Amino acid sequence: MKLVAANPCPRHEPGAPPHGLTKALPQDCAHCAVREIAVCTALSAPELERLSAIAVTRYFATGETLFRAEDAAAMVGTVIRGTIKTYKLLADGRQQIVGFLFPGDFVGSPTQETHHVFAEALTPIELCVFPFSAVQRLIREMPNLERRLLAVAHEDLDLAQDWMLLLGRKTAQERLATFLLLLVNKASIRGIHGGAVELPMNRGEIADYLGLTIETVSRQFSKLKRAGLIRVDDSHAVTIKQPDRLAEIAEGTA
Amino acid sequence: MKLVAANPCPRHEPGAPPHGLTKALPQDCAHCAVREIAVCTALSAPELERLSAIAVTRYFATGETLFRAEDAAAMVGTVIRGTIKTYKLLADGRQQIVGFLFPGDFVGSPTQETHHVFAEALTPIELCVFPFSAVQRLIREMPNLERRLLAVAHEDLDLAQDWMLLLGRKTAQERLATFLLLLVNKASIRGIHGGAVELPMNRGEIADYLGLTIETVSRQFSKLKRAGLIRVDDSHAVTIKQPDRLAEIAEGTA
DNA sequence: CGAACTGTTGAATAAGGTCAAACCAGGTGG
DNA sequence: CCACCTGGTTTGACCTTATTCAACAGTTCG
Repeated sequence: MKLVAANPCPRHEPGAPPHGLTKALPQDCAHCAVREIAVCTALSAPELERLSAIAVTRYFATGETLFRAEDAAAMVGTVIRGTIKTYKLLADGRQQIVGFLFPGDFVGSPTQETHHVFAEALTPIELCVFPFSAVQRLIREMPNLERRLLAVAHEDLDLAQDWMLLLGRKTAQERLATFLLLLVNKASIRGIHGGAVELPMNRGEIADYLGLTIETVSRQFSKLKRAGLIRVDDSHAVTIKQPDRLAEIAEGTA
Repeated sequence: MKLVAANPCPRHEPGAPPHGLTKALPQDCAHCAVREIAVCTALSAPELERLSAIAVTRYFATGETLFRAEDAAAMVGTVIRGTIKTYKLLADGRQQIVGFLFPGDFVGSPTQETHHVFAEALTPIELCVFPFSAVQRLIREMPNLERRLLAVAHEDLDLAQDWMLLLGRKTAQERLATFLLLLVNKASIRGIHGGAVELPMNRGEIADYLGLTIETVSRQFSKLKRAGLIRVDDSHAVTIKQPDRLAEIAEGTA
């Protein structure tokens, strides 16, 4: 079941934006929910103070587009709450999702003048945003921030290359296994452990991430279920019953 | 016909390393062939001076491995001459090439302690190398360099994501068309224009970059040839006869 | 010349895609 | 409360694309 666009953060925002409208308000970095895992970790207390001054929180409703490829880069920021998909399109509508962004993840490129991907909210989103113009200046003045952004960029590059291996060389079965384990990993970074995996995206979005069709994804879910490796709690949650065997499948060692 | 491992750079290296052996010697940045297009562009004259002091030129023979995934990162550097492939492997030997590096391209990650890809020389290589330990320090002391590395990382990320779109969603025909146009593009950055495209890699390596098999790549070459879009001069060179139509195929608009 | 490669082409096969129908849960409204 | 609709999902039957397997052609090199 998909989350409804309820008040996303009662503490910060008693009068929440109704009807999925976007609203901005100043950010309080000291009490940030993703303080420990976002790029801001790299900053000193006074630097964080400065950041607070220019950061604003923005909300996006499920299905809302944050930005489009070719758009002038207007903002960068950090996901506080919710899940975002970033994707590329071909002229005839074929879609490839290039990343799912979870709380703590950085959104947008701090160096490129225009966006190169589309970004869309899969759930109600709380986003900590800096104007693009400010980022250039911040980077110059906060070497810690720049160093962290460089490290994050290389982590993202490595992940993208892992995904090239998946898209170019793995079978449908291996792709789904890899995907489920990636979600487990991503969740554990956010401190969420245990066998249950939340799937904020639907089958079509999983397909567009794995380079498959909806039907093939569904069939592979059924196959893993029949083999007893996972339990499909509902269409948006699975439990990993045999992580080791799933990992073997993911790496082609099964 | 593949280039033989002859003396790769007579001017700098009169007594070239015989039998494909690696040899190191100090670098002269002022006369560097890729000065204009490498990361070093960002540096001031005194900075370049400092860089000269610690950079060394190393040579690799065709087929030689520069580094392996999981290896501790020993070096980063810039390609001066030749072509390198970087790739990921699955346990059973399936290979996905994640990039071809040409003169001016940066090799290795300045932030990661271990390599995440394999790198192998496709032709004799001349490489301008800095010890990994020095890079950390250099970045701290040369903000221009760090800013440029951040920009390069994001360009690479964008390219990787374009390739995810190719691997996940394009047909064999579209993949080969995209690949040929990428080579044209890369060559034009190095100042090489005109319809002729050099292919330093063999069919197997093209296949491993495009997520296809050798046979499919060969068939698609034949098909583009029959359609009059390209001329296959020999197995390592093609001429683009109809760039516009090739671009339409590459983007799925044909 | 013949061996070893690399590349091309053809025929058979399989993995995943397409098309179509059934299923299922959650909401809506009588 | 229940019938009905709706969207996402699952499953089945069939088809297409690219892979696999195999034979053959060009080159290079000993």
